[in-house]
Order: sequence, then C-alpha cells, then structure tokens
Amino acid sequence: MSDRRQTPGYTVVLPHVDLPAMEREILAFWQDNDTFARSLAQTEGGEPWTFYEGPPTANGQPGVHHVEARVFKDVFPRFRTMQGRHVLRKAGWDCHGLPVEIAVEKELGFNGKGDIEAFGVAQFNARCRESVERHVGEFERMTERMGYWVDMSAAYRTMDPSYVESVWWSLKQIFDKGLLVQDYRVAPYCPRCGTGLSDHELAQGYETVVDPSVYVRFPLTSGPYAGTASLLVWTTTPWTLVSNTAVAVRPDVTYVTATDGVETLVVADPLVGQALGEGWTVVDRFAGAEMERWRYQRPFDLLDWPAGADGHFVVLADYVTTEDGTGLVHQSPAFGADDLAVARSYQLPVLNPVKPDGHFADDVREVGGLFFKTADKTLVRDLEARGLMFRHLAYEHAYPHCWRCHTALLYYALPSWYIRTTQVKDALLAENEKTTWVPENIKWGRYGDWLHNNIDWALSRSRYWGTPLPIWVNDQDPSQRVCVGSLAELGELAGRDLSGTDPHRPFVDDITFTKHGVPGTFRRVPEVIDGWYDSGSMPFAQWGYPHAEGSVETFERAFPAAFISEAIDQTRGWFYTLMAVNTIVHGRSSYENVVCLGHILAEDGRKMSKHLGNILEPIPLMEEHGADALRWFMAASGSPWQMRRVGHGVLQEIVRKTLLTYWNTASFLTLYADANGWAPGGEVPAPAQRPLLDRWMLSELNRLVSDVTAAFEVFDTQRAGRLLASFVEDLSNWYVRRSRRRFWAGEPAALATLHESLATLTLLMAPIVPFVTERLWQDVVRPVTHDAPESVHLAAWPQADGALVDPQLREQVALVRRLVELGRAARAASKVRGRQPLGRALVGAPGWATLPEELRREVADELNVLAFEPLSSAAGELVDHSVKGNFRALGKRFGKDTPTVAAALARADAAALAQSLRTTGTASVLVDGSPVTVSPEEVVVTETPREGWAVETAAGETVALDLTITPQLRRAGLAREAVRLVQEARKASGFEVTDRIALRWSADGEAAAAIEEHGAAIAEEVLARSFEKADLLGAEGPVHRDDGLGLAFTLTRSQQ
RNA sequence: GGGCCUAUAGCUCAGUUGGUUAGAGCGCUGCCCUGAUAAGGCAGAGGUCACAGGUUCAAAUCCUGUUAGGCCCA
Repeated sequence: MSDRRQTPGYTVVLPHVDLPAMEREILAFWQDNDTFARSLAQTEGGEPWTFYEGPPTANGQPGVHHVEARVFKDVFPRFRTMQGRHVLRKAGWDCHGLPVEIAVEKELGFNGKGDIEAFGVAQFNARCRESVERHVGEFERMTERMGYWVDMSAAYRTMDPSYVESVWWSLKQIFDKGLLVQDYRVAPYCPRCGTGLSDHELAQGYETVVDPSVYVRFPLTSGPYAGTASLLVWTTTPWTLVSNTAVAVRPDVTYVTATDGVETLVVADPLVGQALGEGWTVVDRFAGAEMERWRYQRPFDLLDWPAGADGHFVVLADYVTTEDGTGLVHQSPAFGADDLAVARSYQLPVLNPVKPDGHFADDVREVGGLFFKTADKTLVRDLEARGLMFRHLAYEHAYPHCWRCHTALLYYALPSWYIRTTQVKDALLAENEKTTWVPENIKWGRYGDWLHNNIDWALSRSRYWGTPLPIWVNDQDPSQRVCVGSLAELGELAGRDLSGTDPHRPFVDDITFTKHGVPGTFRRVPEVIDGWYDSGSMPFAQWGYPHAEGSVETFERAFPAAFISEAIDQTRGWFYTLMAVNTIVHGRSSYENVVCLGHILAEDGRKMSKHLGNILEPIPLMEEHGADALRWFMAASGSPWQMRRVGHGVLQEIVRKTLLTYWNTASFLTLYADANGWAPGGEVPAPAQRPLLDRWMLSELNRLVSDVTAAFEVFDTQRAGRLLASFVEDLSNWYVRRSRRRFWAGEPAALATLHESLATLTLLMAPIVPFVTERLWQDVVRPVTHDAPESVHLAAWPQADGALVDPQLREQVALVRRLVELGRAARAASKVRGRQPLGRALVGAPGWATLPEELRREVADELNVLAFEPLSSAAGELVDHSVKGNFRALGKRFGKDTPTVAAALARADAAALAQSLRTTGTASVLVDGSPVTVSPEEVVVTETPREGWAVETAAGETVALDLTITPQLRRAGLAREAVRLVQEARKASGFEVTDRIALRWSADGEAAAAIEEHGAAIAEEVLARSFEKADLLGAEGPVHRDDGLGLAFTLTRSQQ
C-alpha cells in the first residue's frame, strides 16, 4: 500500500493521514481480495438475516439524502454478518414511472402525450430505458465510493422482463381474488389535450377567473318538510347540476329551516346570515344527521336517469364545511373526487354527460353539444326561468387551467383500475401490529393513521413507460376480461411463441387473441401500472418468482425481510406497497423491522435544491472529508429519525474529534510498541494483575461491547455512536494521557491494554466506519495476531467478558476525574501554574476514604501535589460545613413533606450533623419538633476549609490546595521548568521522541541550585546521555536561552 | 381540514423512571499544559428550556390548549 514502515510487529501508523486517499486504498483492497463476496461465502451456513434493498428511482443524480438510507442499509448487514448471520444483499433499481418519462420528455423538448405518440412509443420507451441505465451508473459509483456493500452485479431492475412477468403473475393472483377491478377515478383533466394532469402539473396552472356563483333551490319531496321547504345549494359550476345525484350535509353540523314569510329554506346554522342575508327567521334546528335520505326534486331533468338507480336525496359526508356556501353541497360524482367517494358509499350511479372533448353529449337535452363552460349561461337562464335560482353572483377565484394550453380543467371521472385494498384493511392492520417500527411512533402515528384511512389503490396510469397492465378485454363484450400471468400464458392464448418479447408497450399492445366460440377480439387495456406496485413486488419479483428456475426456493428462504430502512416519505410509498402487495399475494407482510429515517437538509436548514444553490453532492463531499465521516454523520449525529442538517462543519468535527482521535491513539500505540520492540503475544500480566487504570479501561471496554451490541440490536446507531465516541475520548484523553510514562517505558501491561482496547474498538466501529477500521485492522491487529482474519469485516463480533466489568472501579475513576477537575479549577483560580508542585491538598468527598492509593496517586499526579490529607481530619474549627437535602432520595421517602425535611436539614447544625454521619452513619434532625433520622445518601454534606487554601467544591465534593511554596518546592518547580524548556528545544530541533541527547547547560543562583539538585531526574526525563554544567561561550550549535529562568543550554543528538 | 414530528446557549444537539446550580461540542475571550494528536485542561461570556394553563411537595420532563416550522394526506 503506501510508504509504511514494516517492523516485525505493528505496521507503524503515522499520525498524519489523508483519510479520503486512505479510503481509496481500502476500496482497492476490498476489490483485490473480493472481501464482500468472501464475507457472504464465509457465512453461507449461518442463519439468514434477510435484508431488502428498496430500489432508488434511477432518475437524476444521486444526492446526499440517498447516502443516508444506504448507510443504514449497510451498517446493520455488516453488524449481523460479523455475528455470523448470512445477509444477502441484492441491489435493485426502480426503473419505471412518470419521473423517468418527464425527464426524457424534457430532454427531447416534448410538450405532452401528443408529442410522445408522434415520436413513437417504442422509440420513447427506448429513450426511457437508456436514461435509466445512464443514471444507474451514477448511483453505482456513489454506492461503491461510500462503501455500501450490496451486490450490484446481480441487481434486480423493475424493467427487466423476468421482473415484469413476476409482477404480472402477482396481479393475476389479485385479479383472481376479485380485488383488481375497474372503476372511475376523478382527476384533473384537460379536455383540449385529452389528458389527465398530475398534481405537479396542476400546481403550475392556476389562473384567476370569474365564474357564476349560484344559490339554487332544491324543493324537498320527503321528510318533515316535504312540499314546504327547499334545500339551498351553492355551486360555482352550474354545468355540473345537470348530473346532480345527491346533496351532502355534514352530520355533526346544525342545520336550520328559515323563512322570510314567503318561502322556507334549509341552510347550515352558521351560514344563515351569509347565505340568506337580512330578514330571515329561523324556524327549526336539527342535526345534519337527521336529514339523511330526505328526497328532493332534481334541478334539471335533461338526463335520463338509469333504470333502477337511486339518487336525489340528502347524504352525509364529513368533508362538507361551513366556511362558505350554504353547508349543503351538490353532488356530481363524475366531477369531484369527494363526490365520487360519497356516491360509492351510497351506491349511487356515476353519470357523466360530458364527452372527453369537454362538450356535452349530443343526446343531452337543451345543452347537448355545448362546451361545458359555455353551458353555464344557458343553464343559469333556465334556473331563473323556472324560479329555482335564489341568488346569482359573479365569483372571482383561482381555478386550475392546463399549463400547456390554458384551457379550464375539469375534474373528470375516467375509468381506472383499482386494487380493493379496503377489503384487506383488517389484514393490513394486523400485519402492522406485528411489525417493529423505529421510531415507534410511526407505527400508530403516521403509518397506522394511513392504514386506518385506507382507500383503494388507484393502480393504473395512462402512460407509456411502465409495467403494462396485463388485462385483455373482449372488444365486443367488455365484461369478458383475462388477466395474464406470464408471457408463456399470453403466448398460449395468442397461439404463438412470445418468449423473448419485450413485455412493454407498444409490443404487448399489438398482441391480441380470440377465444374459440366467443365473438370479439381480446385487446389489452391501454394503461400501465403505478411504479410503486413494481417496487412493492420486489420480495418475489427480484427472483423472477415463480417463473424463473429456483426462484421459488430462493424466495421462500428470503421472505420476509428481517430489516428494511428508508426515509419517512416511504410510509405511503414503499413501506405501504411492500406490505400491501405481499399481504394480498402471500398472506403476510414482507418485513419485520423497519427503520424510518428523517430527511437530510442543507446546512442552511432548507431543502437542498438546484434553485437555492445549496446542494452538496455526495461524491465530492466524500472526497473532501471521507466516506467514513459522512457515514458517521448519517448513523450517529443528531437523531436519524428526525430531519437533520448536513454541512462541512459537522463533518470536520467528526473527523477531528472522533476519527482522528481514534487514529492517533493507534499511532501512539505503534510508536511506542515499535520503540520498545514490543508486540502482543509475549508475556503479559493477566488483566487482574494489571494496574487499576488498565483494569478500568478493560472494564469500560467490556461494558462498551455489551452496550454497543445492545444498541445495534435495536437499530439505535445514534446511541452506538455516542457510546463509541465517548469511549474514544476516554481512551485517548484519560487512559493514554495518564499512562504515558508507562508507554515510554514500554510496559507490557499498558501496551497490551491499549492494544486490546483498540482491537476490540475497531471491531465495534467497523459497521459504521468500515474504511478507517479496515486500515487499522491491517496495521494494528493483523500483523500481530497470528489467526486474524484478512479483513476486519471477516472478523467475528466481540463478546463482552462480564468478569472484567467492575462497576465500583468505574465509580472510583469517575470520582478521581471529578476531583482532578476541581483541583485544576482551584489551581487556575489561585494563579499557581501547574508546573509548580504543591506540598499538600485536602480532599473531602464520600468515597475518598476507600479510594485505593493507586488512584489517589492519579489525582496527585494530575494536580502536581505531593501529599493528601482528608478534610475531615482537620479540626472542626478549621472547616466549614454545609448540609443540603438530596431531594431525589428524600422525595422517595417523605413525599410531600420533602420540602419541610429539606428546610430542617438546612437549618440544622451542619458540623454536628456531619460529625454524626461520619461516626455513626446516621444523623437526626428535628422536623416540626420530632426527630427524623437521615442516612448519608439523603444529605449532601459539603466541607470547606476556612482560610489559606485554594478551594473548589461541587456536589458535596471538595478539593483544597495548600498554596505554601517552600524553597524546596520552588526548586522542584524550577526543575520542571527546565525540563519543559529542553523538551521544547528537542521538538524545535526536530529530534525523534526516542533520540538520546547530550546536554550542556549554564545557570546561576536558584536555577543552578535547582538543576543541580534534580539533575539526575532531569537528565532521565529528557533522555540525556550526558548532562553537564559548562561555559557555553563559543559552544557549537544553537544556544537555547530562557531569561526568566536564567538558563542557557545546548543539545546535540548523542550517538547511541 | 386531518395525522405525525419538531421547538433547550450565537450554531449543532444531549437531557434516562419528574428531584432543586439544565449539560456537551463548535465558535468567541483569557490563562494553562504538551514524548502521540488536526489535540487536551481551567475559567469567562451566553438560557424566562416557544407561549399559556393544569397535575405534583417538586416539571425542560406528565396532561390540555395556543403559536411557529417541517413532512405526509385531503
């Protein structure tokens, strides 16, 4: 690989590293050694842990948000693989759908379906296919660079014939169950272009227009007001009154009858004034629910009502509002989605007198042949002539128009194919019940709510690039329909070999067949299906199930998935279709655990968009900071299930705080192991024989193993990341820092402890940051471990050794670190620099008395003090005591008397109380005149010395420093000062940390005395072979001087 | 209009089963330390924990409502 120094032991890790360059080397290493495939081969016999890849739509460039889900799709499979599970990872690409078509239309400069038809569907679809293949390449590069291990060579593509045939097979299952049906669907529709519009298209075409606003009387013919009152109905589309079917009211709204003395009208109570104006008196009030099925006389009699069909009565609907109009909404199911839904629930007919070109059918009386909008005038005149018009105004509002030709759109019922998911709603809810959602609230919230409000799945699309709906209809008797489950089956029906036929439009459109003895020809319906159905079919279609050889076995082994993960927008998308398709086809959902991620925002908190210019592209981002940094961010920064901002700042911080700290700890290990010729495997004391600090580190390590494992088991990468980061911090900034001298000396226990910690840490971090852990595995673990696997990703997940976990030691080291913090604060406040040794410190803290001497020395060392005395040993009159209640403990025992007891404690004689607690373990206070006994856990006693000390105290713990500096202490301080100057000079002269030196020095007075007194110690500390006082006049090499200390010296590299 | 999420320091975010000085990192200022580190330590500035009620001896935490932002659906 690069210029690394090989030694018999470790490969020395240099402190400075170019992480992105290192990652490229690792990618080559994995490729050369086929590591991913080996990890699968190695776990072949293991219990499967099934993962499904939700196929990204291969449309447009991959973005940073694609990295997010892909990190999760990689972390858990890597984790499970290390645990010995067999985790198949088959890539997939979603190829069909409107987004692809729109992108191609844009490339070709097209302007709608007419252009596509003129261009030719075959050529158009070929362009779509080409576009998909182009974008798949970009996704593959991003996937590769980020280290997402997924088998792209065997990727499923939803446009592949075997995939399409498998989807056909599943549709046939649904068709045979009677759940795939044709019905009407109301959608925005342009009568001039003859096409439906998507929501996206709709949004860009609103124009302000003036429409008639009419209030029309519908005389009641049944119910309590039959013949005496009329419903008052408001609409801005008089032309839809021709096909009026019902009037909707809201069941929980109060309605009234009101009269002006001449007539009586029914309106919603809140709208009486607004709808009727002045001069009306309310006669009666009733709930909307009471009005159900009151019949009325329909406004126009221009259409023949279908024989046997009901209609023209009041229906109940929750979508009715009392914001405008009259609270009574005219229903025309062919021209409103809400109307259609209501009509379905009341089994009302769908009458559509308007032809697809926007003109009334010729056989409609009076307005036959008129354009729908033009008919308004005629109809309004007619209503006025018959006395049904209550009020007629001009109404200005935004109305959707075709963005291409500016024709007013109409909401129009088009025949459409549905899957009756409402009929399997209970099964879906039951499947959801069995599913584990992360985060949990999605299950009952966003997703559960969606299931509860389930509506039938509108499956068909009047488009070109999609899985063709495999239904052939008899052109003479449309009730005869055949759903085809494969090309072979179609070939049999058509009487010719169709294998090798592209199962897309227009090729399948050309295939027709007849049935013996049945008049008419079967022709395919023109629609393709929703691309979401394709992706929902992936559990079986990715194997070509059931047609492809071996697909049945493969499918059954890998169904359902243990784990899937996508962003939150997939609740209504893939999470739903995956559950819905498989619940209908296979009788159960296809996943057990689902991790649902929040969205990724730009650094400015907004969505990334070209328009805003705040896009971060994934590959450049990874080339700048490294894929590991981006992966760590995705897995562990903030809450992955909430939306998060990504930017350079946060990635730099991850690199500096976590990845480089980890790296440099390894670098430190190899530096001193190399310097001392040490490698693991030799004589090393057993953990129990090692110093307490080592045992503490190993205790933390084994805790970490179980905690991180537990976090991964419940898919909590955030927690795993926090645990790992704080371990790295402890290892580097406490364990290594505190143990430096032992490393300089090459002490096996220290080196072994650090090695063991790093080796295990590397395994634990491998799923999240596979690159840097691989590098260190190769340099720090593999060369010194005779049976080490070739890659960290082929290694087994570590097991915690509970015997090494020592909770008491954990507490004690935590105390040590708190005391060090207090001591440092005291020093900072006293302005005595850390290099100046102090004679003694007083410590007052629960737990100090039992703290092992070894750990007390840690405190002494950090604070540079020579000795300790317990605060409590100082005579009472030198120490102030204060006592405070521990509310947490008191609250449990005293409940609502807690404040009283706390107040009593605060009033009590603190010194006596402390004394009693110290000697007898309990103390007594008077609460409301009666004595109450408290334990040490229930009070916080703080002891502070009165005078002459530098004191810091917190939460009942005190450190006090004796600031008296004797001449002896001063000389020791000067010696330390001299050491620092020499070390600085060593560094400035570019010496290696292991170089021996010859030192010549000169000084006067106290400095000279200090250096002579501590000469041997100084020499040892700075690795001086020779250490002599000399006249430096005319000395060779540069003379280092420090005027403050009055010291001058030269140093030269000593040979051996 | 409905469902869900979010609101804590200038910024990014922690904050366990409610417990009395609300934390960390980044950034800023000053000082200190340095035989690994792009590091580290101490101190300072910076908070009415969105708002209003309620429950409780005790609320950032539980409940209700409001406001603002986001996502999805109508």
